[in-house]
Amino acid sequence: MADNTTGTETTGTFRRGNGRTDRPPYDLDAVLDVAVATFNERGYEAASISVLAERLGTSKSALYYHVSGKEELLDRALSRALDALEGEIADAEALPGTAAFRLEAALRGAVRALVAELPAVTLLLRVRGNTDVEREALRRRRAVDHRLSALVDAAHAEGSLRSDLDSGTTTRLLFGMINSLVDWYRPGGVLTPSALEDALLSVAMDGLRAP
Amino acid sequence: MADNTTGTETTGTFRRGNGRTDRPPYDLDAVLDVAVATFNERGYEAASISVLAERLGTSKSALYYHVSGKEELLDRALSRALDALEGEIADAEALPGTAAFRLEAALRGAVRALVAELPAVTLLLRVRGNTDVEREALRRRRAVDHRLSALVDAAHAEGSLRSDLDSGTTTRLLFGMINSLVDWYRPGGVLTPSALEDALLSVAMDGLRAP
DNA sequence: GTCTATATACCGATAGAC
DNA sequence: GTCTATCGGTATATAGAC
Repeated sequence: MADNTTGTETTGTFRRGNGRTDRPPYDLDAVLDVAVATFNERGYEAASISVLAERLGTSKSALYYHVSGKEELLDRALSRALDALEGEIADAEALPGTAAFRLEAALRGAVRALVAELPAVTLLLRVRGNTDVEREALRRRRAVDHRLSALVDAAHAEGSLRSDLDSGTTTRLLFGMINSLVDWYRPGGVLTPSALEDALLSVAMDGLRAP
Repeated sequence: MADNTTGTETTGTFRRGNGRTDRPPYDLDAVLDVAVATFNERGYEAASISVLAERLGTSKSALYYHVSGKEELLDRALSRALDALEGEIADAEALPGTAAFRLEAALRGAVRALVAELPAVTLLLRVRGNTDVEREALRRRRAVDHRLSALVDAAHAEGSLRSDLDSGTTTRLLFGMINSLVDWYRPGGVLTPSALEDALLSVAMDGLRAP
């Protein structure tokens, strides 16, 4: 937000201040941030390249010099969200111990990824599958869901979860609760990310009823 | 689905077979069903009037004769969803007994409304607030959320819910779980609507942990 | 009530001067 | 690298014949 790279920046090749020594001479991350925010506010289809350029303080053509098109922005944003989710799941799967322990780690990881990449994950969860880029993202997302579902199954089989509930339904209610975080959770408030993790785990495992 | 009113129907004023003796000589409900389904599949912005007309087996201009425009369809669909939700909440609020009892009734009512008007509620939950129609729908939706939140507060104050959790967070997790039903629940499967109500109430109140 | 034809606007994307 | 101008396409919506 309070960045130094607002607007025009005519330097050709230059090292950005965030540690990355990577290619983009232009601040592609800033472009992506604005794009994702706009896609989330107005919906991907309703967000036009003109508006993106306007918000970036540049012109439509200048933007096209750096980016192949609207779909590339969507692709990069969705990949960012999926990379974060896949990374957290892989970490959880690799843990030793009970399936219940790995499941809890995966739930916490999913919340962490969601909070860390909130705008991108928000976008991901709203994708409908209209284009190839969207369908590929949905494919990766379904793969993530499947891995999470396997963890629930394992915890179920192990006897850590209630046996009177179908594990498919359990999975969906559980991750429905997590996914809905994008609709209301905003970092920076009184509810810290780790307190959010705790509250969610606690509600999911023990329910709301007073003891 | 297996309806008798597919396509052209040149009768001027005629009484439909569903009990309603109301105005529309044309089958406005059928138009609305197709519109909502299309809005949900492709997103409201990406769904064009041309596609709607095509799916209805009519032409763009013919459709415009019966409907003022795309936004009227959105407005009617969102109202249908909101009417259902508001009705169920009002019923629950009017019940005697404990706040926990009214809350449970409201949760069941919300699930019932969501299942009964699944396409319309799906659309409602995806509205972003780009137009006046959308903003008005969001206003009504926030009012519903507020009434549900009041029920949670009352149950909390009464001692029926765990005291170690903030009631605002509780509300959001709870209704996040319910709202996420639109992303996966499909009536007609093995999980009946009333079994869904039971599963959701059970998970929400008692959690997933094996006793 | 439904049709063809069209007005008007904006979309994503590109060409070519600078 | 950014600019102005524009292409081709599609959107909502309407006019007027039938």
